[in-house]
Amino acid sequence: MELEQLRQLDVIERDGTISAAAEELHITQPSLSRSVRRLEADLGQELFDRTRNHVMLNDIGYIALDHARAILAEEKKMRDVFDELSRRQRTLRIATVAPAPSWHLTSLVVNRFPGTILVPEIMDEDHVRSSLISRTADLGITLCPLQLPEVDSIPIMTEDLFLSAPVGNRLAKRDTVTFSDMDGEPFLVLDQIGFWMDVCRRRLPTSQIIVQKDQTVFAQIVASTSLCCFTTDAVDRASNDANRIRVPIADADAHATFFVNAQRDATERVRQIIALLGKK
Amino acid sequence: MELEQLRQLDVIERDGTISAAAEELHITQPSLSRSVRRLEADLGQELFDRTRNHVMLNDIGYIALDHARAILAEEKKMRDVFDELSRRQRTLRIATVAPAPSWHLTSLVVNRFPGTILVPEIMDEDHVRSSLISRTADLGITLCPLQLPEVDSIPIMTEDLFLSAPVGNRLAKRDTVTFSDMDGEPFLVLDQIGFWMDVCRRRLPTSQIIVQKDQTVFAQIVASTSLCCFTTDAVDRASNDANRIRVPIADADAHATFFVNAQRDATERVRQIIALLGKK
DNA sequence: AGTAATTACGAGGTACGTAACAATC
DNA sequence: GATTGTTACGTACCTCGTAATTACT
Repeated sequence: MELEQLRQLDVIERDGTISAAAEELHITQPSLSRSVRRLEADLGQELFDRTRNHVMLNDIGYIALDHARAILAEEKKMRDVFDELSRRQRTLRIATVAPAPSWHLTSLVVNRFPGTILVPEIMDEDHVRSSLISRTADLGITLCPLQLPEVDSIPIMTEDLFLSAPVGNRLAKRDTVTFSDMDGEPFLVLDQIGFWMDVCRRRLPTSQIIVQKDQTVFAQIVASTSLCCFTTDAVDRASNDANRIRVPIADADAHATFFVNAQRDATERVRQIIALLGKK
Repeated sequence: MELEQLRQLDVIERDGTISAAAEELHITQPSLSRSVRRLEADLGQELFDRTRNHVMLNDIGYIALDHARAILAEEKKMRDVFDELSRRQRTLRIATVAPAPSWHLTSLVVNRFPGTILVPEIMDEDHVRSSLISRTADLGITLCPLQLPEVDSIPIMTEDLFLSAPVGNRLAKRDTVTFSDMDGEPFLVLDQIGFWMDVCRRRLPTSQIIVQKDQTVFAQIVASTSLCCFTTDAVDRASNDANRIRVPIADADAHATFFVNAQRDATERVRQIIALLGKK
């Protein structure tokens, strides 16, 4: 008795005829007919009432069908578990306080583990911590080591914030600026920039912050208006715009160092990534 | 994924090595090794930690094993049900008030349905009735039609009781006898003769009834003692003994007519037997 | 006529066993 | 050296698809 035969039994019952079932199963009618005969021979019981031109499950056939479906249900459970395992094996869930480190990780991991799919999620540090603990995330990226037992932390990159000002702007001529200098100036800011948004709101309390979700739209607005915005050394998106000047920001909290955190008993693959980062 | 592979996984875990499992499964070691690799490939996961010279289930392997055993348990349920069905198909359970009709049926059924195993059980009429109703028996044999709805009754044979008396006995010279004539005489009687035992006890209230369970022992005692016993036209066991005379018994209850009873919605085979008996 | 199931036959693929190999106890 | 697992190779079996047949609607 083979699982395939039970699957066939199931389909035949649902479709009503061997022909239709054969089509659904992508095999020929004679093949399916023979396969059913084999199953019957194996079980030692006829499962169908046969007229010359039609088959119909008999009482014993329905008993067989019930059992077949129970077996197939168990098999599906197993398949589901292993499909999920395979999916997990391909994906690397990253909980991060800012987008830049996940870009950095992506280029690194994709080279080392081809086929891996990174799933970054931007959240505040508390949620990064809990995601890591609950193993909802494989890697957590924060601004300082999480200092949890059984969690390793390694610095991976720094990111510096710059002012991107239109050439005519009052701040565009400066060599450096501070948040105090910029406060009051209206700013266009991308959504989903993590903790940087908190920095902006805290350090530019009187500025009007215009949040734009869509990156393409953001780029268009930046190119066509004289609003100030931010850029970092992790991107060069707005920097190759001739109409804009990139001005370093002097304040300490315009400079971030990111740490990647991982459970010490994580999967082999995660540990390899941590080891790789540690070497650099 | 095939059931056989799951069975192999189960055996490998129990045996500890692929070699031992292969032997138990009656295949070669390389074959089993490859089969395991196929399963792993199919599931997309390694199930074993491999050293050069040994394999051991890993965490995922144990998950697979759990599921495999769940599937195999369901498969076993199905197999058990169908094994039982096949067994039922080969056996014919007969509830009867006397042994002779079951002998009669046996010769009849074995010719018509080769391979059939008859399982006669001797009991009183009430139990025959309830066995038939509860379908613990396929055929019930009684002294008169059961007259139940949905139950067919057909006469199959008669049986006449004879006195078997040693030549020297006072009754041996008679052409016929009655129970009254015989009462007081000690009797040797076989066990498991059904309702005949009731007849003896009722009609020979003052006789000593010696019950012998073993048929061979019974025959020996009959041959070597001068005890009276009974015989019927359904057997010729004691009749070819030159030292004994077979005397007809005149009373009405020394003559039995047996009826075979069967549920009208019984299996095809049972209905065929009923039809066969009806024709005669 | 058209659909549905079974039987006959040839071909291809798959999994088996044998044999050779590698490595550990 | 014995045991255990993997790899290489040739073969045999098994199931598939095609084609022909039968029967029912």
